[in-house]
Parts: sequence; C-alpha cells; structure tokens
Amino acid sequence: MGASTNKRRQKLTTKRERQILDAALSVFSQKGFSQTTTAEIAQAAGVAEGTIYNYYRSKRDLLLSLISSYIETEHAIGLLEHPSEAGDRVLLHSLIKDRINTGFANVDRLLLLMSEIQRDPELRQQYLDKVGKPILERLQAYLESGIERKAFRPLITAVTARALMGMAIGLAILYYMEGETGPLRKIPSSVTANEVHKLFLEGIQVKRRKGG
Amino acid sequence: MGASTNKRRQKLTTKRERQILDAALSVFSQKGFSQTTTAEIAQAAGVAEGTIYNYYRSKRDLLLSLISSYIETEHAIGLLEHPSEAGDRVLLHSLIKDRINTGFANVDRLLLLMSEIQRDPELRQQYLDKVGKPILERLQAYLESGIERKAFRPLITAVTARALMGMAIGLAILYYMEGETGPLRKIPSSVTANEVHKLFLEGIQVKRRKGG
Amino acid sequence: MGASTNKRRQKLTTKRERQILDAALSVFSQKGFSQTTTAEIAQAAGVAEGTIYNYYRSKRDLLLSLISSYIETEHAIGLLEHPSEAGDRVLLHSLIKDRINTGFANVDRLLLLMSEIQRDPELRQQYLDKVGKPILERLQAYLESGIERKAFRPLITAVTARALMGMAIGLAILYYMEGETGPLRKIPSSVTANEVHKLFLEGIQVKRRKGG
Amino acid sequence: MGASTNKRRQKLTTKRERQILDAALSVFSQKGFSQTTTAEIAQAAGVAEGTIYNYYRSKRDLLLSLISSYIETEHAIGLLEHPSEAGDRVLLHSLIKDRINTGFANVDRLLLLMSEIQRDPELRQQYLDKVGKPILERLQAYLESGIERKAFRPLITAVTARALMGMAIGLAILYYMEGETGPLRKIPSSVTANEVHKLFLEGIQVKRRKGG
DNA sequence: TATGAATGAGCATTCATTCAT
DNA sequence: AATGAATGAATGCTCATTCAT
Repeated sequence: MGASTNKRRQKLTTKRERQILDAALSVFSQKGFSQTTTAEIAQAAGVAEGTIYNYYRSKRDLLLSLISSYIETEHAIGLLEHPSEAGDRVLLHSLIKDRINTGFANVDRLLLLMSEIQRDPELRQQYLDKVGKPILERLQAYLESGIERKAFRPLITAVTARALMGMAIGLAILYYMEGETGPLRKIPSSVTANEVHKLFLEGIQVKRRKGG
Repeated sequence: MGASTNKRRQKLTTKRERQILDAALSVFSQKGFSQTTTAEIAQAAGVAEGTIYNYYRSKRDLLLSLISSYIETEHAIGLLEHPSEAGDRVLLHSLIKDRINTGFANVDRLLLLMSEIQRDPELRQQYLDKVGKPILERLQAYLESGIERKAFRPLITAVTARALMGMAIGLAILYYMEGETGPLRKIPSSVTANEVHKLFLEGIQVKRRKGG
Repeated sequence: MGASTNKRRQKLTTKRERQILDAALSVFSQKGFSQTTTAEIAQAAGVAEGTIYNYYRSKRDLLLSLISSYIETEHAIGLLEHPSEAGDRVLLHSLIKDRINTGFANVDRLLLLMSEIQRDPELRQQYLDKVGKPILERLQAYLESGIERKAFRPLITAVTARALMGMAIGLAILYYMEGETGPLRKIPSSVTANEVHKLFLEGIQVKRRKGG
Repeated sequence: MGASTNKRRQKLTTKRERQILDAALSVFSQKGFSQTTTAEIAQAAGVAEGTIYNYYRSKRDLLLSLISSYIETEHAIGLLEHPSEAGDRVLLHSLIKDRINTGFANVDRLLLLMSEIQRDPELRQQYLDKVGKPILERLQAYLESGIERKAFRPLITAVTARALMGMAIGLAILYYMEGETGPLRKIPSSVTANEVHKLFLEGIQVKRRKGG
C-alpha cells in the first residue's frame, strides 16, 4: 500500500467527516440538539448510523466540533488589531458590517450555541475565551485609544463595547424571530449596517450647536 | 364541606401551582427544557411526579405557562403609550432602564425561550405577537413622532427600534455569558442604563461644531 | 338515632351502590374493563372518585359484582325444568326466543365477560358453573328425553345442545358486529327467533317423501 | 457487502418478525391485549424490548398484524365461489368443517379480536369488511340459489346465513370456555362437523311423511 | 471501513388507590 | 359518608450506542 493510497484514504476520510459535520449542522440548526436524532443526522449525511461513530465519539462530540468550527472571528479580530489602517469611521463601519453579516448568516448556530450553553458550563467558558473575550477586549482597547485621541467622548468602555456587540447579537435574534417577512430581511444588510453605524457614532438626537 | 374549606383548598392549590412553576423554572433554567426530567421538577417542587399532572397537562404546558408569565411588558408598553408625560430624554431613559433590568433579571427565561423557539414555531409566533410586535411597533411610532418634531434626526425607524431592543437582548445575553465576574455584574445596572441611554442619544463620537 | 334513620341510611347506601354499579356497567360496556378509568366511572355515577371505594374494594371488585348480577338465566332454566307444560315446539320456541332476546339485549355484557374471561380463569369457572353448565345440562337432558320419545331423531346431544347455545351466542355477536345497519337489527327479533326455531327443527333441506 | 449477505439478513429479519408475532399472540391470548406489557412480549420472543419497535410501529400495530394474519378465509370463500363443483351436501359439509376447524384452532385470536373490537371501532369495521361481509354475502347468495333450485325450502337467507356462521363462532367460544375437559375436546372435530352439518340440513325433528 | 439490527436505559404520562379534611 | 388532591408504581415508546457481519 503506497503513500498515494494513504493520501487518498485520508482525503476520503476527511470528506466523510465534513459530510457528517455539515449534515449535523443542518439538522441541529433546524431542530435543536436534543431534538435531533442520530438517525436523522445519518440520513442527512447519506451514511449509516453506525458510520457516524467511526468519526465522532458521540453525538455530543459532534456538537462540540460544530461549535468550534463555527467560531469565525478572524476577520473581526483582524480589523481590531490593525486599527491604524483606516480612519475610525471606516474601521467601525467594517466591524459592524462584519458582525451583522456574520450574525444574520449564522443565527441558527448562534441559537444552537445558546441552547447548549445553559446545560454545559464548559461550552460557555470555551466560547467566552475563544470569541467573547478576544473581541470585547480588543474593542474596549480600541475605544480607549479613541477616547485618548479625543475622537470619542469619555465613556465607560466596558459597557459601550458590550452594547455594540450585544446589538449585533440582538439584531441577529430579531432577524430570526421575525421570520421571512420581518423588516430586517427586506432591508439590505448593508443599509442596516450603515444605519447602526451612524446610530452608534452619532446617536439619534439632533445635534445642536453648543453655541446655538 | 363549608365554604371555608373550599377557600382553604383553593389557596392550597394556588400555592401548589406556584410551587411547581417555580421549581420548573429553576430546573429548566439550569439544564434546559429537554434535559430536564419531570422527576427532577417534582423533586425540586417537593411533590410527587403525578401531582405535576394535576396542575399542568404536560411538561410542555409547564414551559408555556412559564414563558407566558415571563412576558412582563406592561411597564414598557405603558411608557410608550403615554409619551407626552415626560420629555424624550426621560421617557427613553425609563424605557432603557426597564428593558435592561427586565433582561438582566430574566435572562434565564430569555435563554430558555430561545432554546425552545427553534423547535417550536408556535412558541415563536406567540412570543412575537405578545412581546416583540407590541413593543417594536410602539417604539417605531415614538421614534417617528420624534423625527417629525425634529427632536430626532431622520433615521430608518425599523432598524433603529430593533437596534435598541436588540441591544437590550444582547446585553442580557452577555450579562449571562460572562458569568459572576463579568463587568456587567459589577457595574450597577442603573449606570449601565445611563450609559446606554447616552450612547443611544448621542453616539460615541465627539460632537464637533459644524462651524468649528 | 332511631331505627328509621338507619333504614333511610341503608336505603341511601343501597341506592348509591346501584348508582355506581350501573355507571360502571355503562362505561365498561362501552370501553372495556381495562380501558375504563375510575374517574370515568365516578363521573358517570355522579360521585367523587373516592366514594367508589366506600362501596367496592377495587375496580376489579366492581367488575365481579357486575358480572354476577348479569347472570340472568332463571327464565331459560325454568323453561327447561318443566318441559311437560307445553309441547316440544312451544318449549323450544320459548327457549330460543329467550336466548336470542337476552343475547341481543346484553351483548355488551357478553363481550365484556369474554374479554375478562381470558385473563381470569376464576371468572371463567364461575360463569361456567352458574350459567353454562346448568343450561347445557338441562338442554341435553331435554334432547335425550325427546329422542327417547322418538320426537327427535338420534343425535349427539352434547354437540346439538352446544350448537344451539352457540348459535345464540354467535348471533348476538354478529348482531353487535354488524352495527346499527346490520340485517339483524332490521328484522324483528321474534321473526329471527321463529326462523332459527324452524331451522333447528327442520333444517334447510326440502323434505322429500321417502316414498316419493 | 454481497448479495448473499443481503439475503441472509432478509431471512433473519423475516424470522425475527415471526418470532415477535408468535410471542405476541401467545401472551395476548393468555392475558389479553391491554394486560400484556411490551416487556413481556419481548421476553417471550427472546429479544430486547426495543427490537419489537424495529419491526412493528406500536403495540397496537402488533395486534392488527396478528388479527390480519388470523383472517384466514380463503378456503371458505373459495368453496362458496365455486359451488357447482360439488353437490350441496358436499359443499356445505366442507364449509362447516372448515369454519369449525378454523374456529377451534384460532379461538384465542377470536377472543382477542372480540375483546379489542369493543374499544376500537376501526378494528370492527376492518374485520367486518374482510371477513364478515364476504362470507355472509356469498353464503346468502348460495342459499338463495339453492332455494331457486328447490334444493332448500324457502327461508330468510339473512337470518339463516348468520345462524350458521354464528353457530361456528359460538361453538368455538364454548370449546374455549369449557376448557380441556369439555365434550367438544373429546369428540373429534370431524364428528362435530358431521353432526352440525346434519343438523343444519335436516333439523332435529323426526321427519314424518305427509301422507303418514 | 461501512453497515444497520439489536440493545436497554431512560422518560413522559396514566391511573388505581389512599387519606386528610 | 363524601370528597378530590396526592401519590408513585407501572408502562409504551425513543434513541444513543454497540458490534457482528
């Protein structure tokens, strides 16, 4: 058995793995973790039920793999790590756009995560360490530097950073909750991002000249 | 059997009902709906398993009662219905404070709701009709009147209203996720509400005089 | 407390007993023994569930009382005990009429009995001793005397007696099975009895004179 | 996985199916449907409880399969469909023999059917359509043609047909009720069939020449 | 490696019976 | 005597996991 055979096998194995993972995501998202049966996953993946267990130790293991692979934050973190590249407005705009798009596109996984987080503290910690903290810390740092530069007014960065991230999370949830006919589906997400960006920068109030 | 006996019985059953509901909330919040067994609920309530079924038709019925009782929106809606009573700043401040306090206090139920919403479209619709729509519609109307009065700058009210509500939801989720040591637990919620209020009104940006 | 009070009480108690027994018969007949709940019996009887247990030790006890009280064979046995009173034709006709009428009117109880007989050998024996044997033995004796008198042709009385009784039982079952629109409901039961009587006496074949 | 593997599997599953069905019949017959637990069926079949559900959707499904398989009427119907093949005496004799043998051999299933028929109208209709009606209609038609041919005397065929079928049912029930020591067990069933046949054709009465 | 039949622990729900009032 | 809330054992059915082929 030559090296090429091994490689092909490896490839095949990897393919199967993805096949099962994708199927699992699909059904978990639709029905939730506990409501999904391994039989359903197998059918969606087009494999036998037993085959799943050649790749994943348990149904739960499948979920953990899924959630790990979901954690897609590189873009957001990249933006925050290199704030100098662009002006504040551009940076913030990119960040908001990224979070809103990611949120809308992955709301199924977000809800799935939230369901499971309650019954699994380990999962919560894992998610917090890998996603929550990195983004929040960087965002806070960015806000602080903005305050120092007098670009932003003095504010409690811990709250503001969470308000922004929370807004993205909450918008995604409303996006999901209001269903196919909700306003957030009709309005292009770029428009939503623009609006949120402006809101975050300027607030809703009409500005009055101090001297007015 | 006198009337007093009836009354005593009535009282007793009402007490039992609460006892079971409270126990259910407690265990559902800790372990999630599907992971909770009726045996656990019974034990937590200090009654026999069968007793639960004298008060609630099914485990799911228990969940629905729970979520219905969570839906505490009267204050928020009351505020929005009578906007004239106070200036915009006061009104908005009260609303934000109410939503943040409610969210923080009931984040367990919020997460529970979200878990079950995925596998139960009926539940989603119910929540939307009873909570989501009433508040969002009133909030949009309020924003629109503010724009007409030139108090608020022109904005897409559908997005802004959802951004504000989403912020409350997302903040509650972060409040939960970051656990006992998270910043949102250390900062008094009134301070958080103030900060969010200011953010929402004025944004983060330092205002520059147009003529400056 | 005088004797009259006791009597009234006794009467009341007896009345309650019947009330419950009748209700039990009604629901057992409709749904079968195991499918009937004590709650249903209580409701049908217009008493509380607990009250049943003041009169009957258990649900099963209720069934036994019921079946005992069902056993109504006096008329049939009386007929067979005094065969001399009437000619053979009249006697047989009365017997068949009685069995068919009783069977049609009590088919619910008959089926109930059969259901429970399977799982309760004691019940089977009881029914056999109280109903089956007395009638069959007398019927056989009657047939034998008829054979001796040359009124009936020689026949295996054990089989013939069972064929006749079986016919009554089987007709009642078909009466039930074919429901409201079955032919046995449309034809008056006296006509059915006449027909069966004639069949039993003469058979279906056209008689040919031996000398023909 | 070769074709031979599939075949072997197929064979195995068919065997299992029968295994479970036989076990179910055995315990249902002994204890009645509702009194039988799936655990008991599993134990009697020598499989795990869950295995039952790989072959039958529910306990009730098991019952229906059982009763369907009981419905063995092809022979009886075949006889009635081709009445010309033999003389009336031979045909009737075969029919009676078939019904009596089938009844005696399957009395367990017959009683089971009757128990469940009360609480399951669908079952009643199913049995009526598949067994009751086909046989009764054909039997009536046969009797009518016999009357036309002057082979049988004029009679109400609806009643006579039911009397004959009822006799078979009732005899089976008495066969069961009287237990191991009853006369119907001692007399060979062919003798019983002969006797019933003769009874049905000629009645019990001694024929007297009209001119006598 | 893939399969899918077999497994059996686990669970929601029912219901006969008890007993305090 | 009557009540009906409380009880908890009993049961049909599900489903993650195993393992022989």
